[in-house]
Amino acid sequence: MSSNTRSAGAARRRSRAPVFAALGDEMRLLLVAKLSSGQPHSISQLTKGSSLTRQAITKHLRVLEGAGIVHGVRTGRESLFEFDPAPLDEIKEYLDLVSAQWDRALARLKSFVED
Amino acid sequence: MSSNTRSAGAARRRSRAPVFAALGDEMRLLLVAKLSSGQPHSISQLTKGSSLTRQAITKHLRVLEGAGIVHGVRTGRESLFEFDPAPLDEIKEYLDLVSAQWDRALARLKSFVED
DNA sequence: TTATAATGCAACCTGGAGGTTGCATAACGT
DNA sequence: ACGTTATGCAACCTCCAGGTTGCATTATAA
Repeated sequence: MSSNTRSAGAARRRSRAPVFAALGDEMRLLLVAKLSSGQPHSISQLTKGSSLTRQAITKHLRVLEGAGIVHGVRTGRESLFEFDPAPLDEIKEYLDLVSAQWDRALARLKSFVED
Repeated sequence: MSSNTRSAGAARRRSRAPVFAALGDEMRLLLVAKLSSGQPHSISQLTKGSSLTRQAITKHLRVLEGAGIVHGVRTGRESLFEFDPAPLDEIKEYLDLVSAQWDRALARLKSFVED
């Protein structure tokens, strides 16, 4: 099951800046790393080992959730957060577009020089 | 010339959060879009059509430059900014790692359920 | 049923991001 | 030589991101 399978395909034209912004923080990247490794984690679990407060972690999780990168469900007395891959696939797709554009530009430049 | 050719390969282990952060702004994404289309642009050119001030644009360019996404060279009385693809390739690579990790997790879950 | 664990909510603090304005300076075109 | 263009620098302003602490609330374990 490669990332193609998940079809970031539809290419929603909403802006991707919020997703990038959500990933623009070391701690949040750490959280993403933990959650993308499989099992959902509770806030307490995610807080353990971190130097930050539980509330700080909570806020980071809300930011990630706001960007759609993660979602949490209240289960009993704890709320479990799970990774959601779609937004990351979308920005990867976006980065590919930028790359492609740049490569085409270079190709044009090259053929012009060779002319 | 695909993005592989540019070898994000070396995979410097410095954190990618700053790069994501630099892309976490609509205006900066716009600048990246313009610059990745080929020709270097001067600050004035980039300011034209924008509702922001020249200094605001300048600050955004400095942020992008700080993340290595762009670099500017003073040429005569103007400083030309040009796109630099390496950082974007690096974070793309990073996103692939996260995706792969997630996919493996799902695969394990699946085989466990089928067991 | 009682103590404890896991969160939610809200008020508060601080630093830096994102913008603006004003002034100084270097390069160009004529 | 002069007016104009393209920038750089710096001071200043406002607002929000990131963190903390304190208190209330809901599940659980014993």
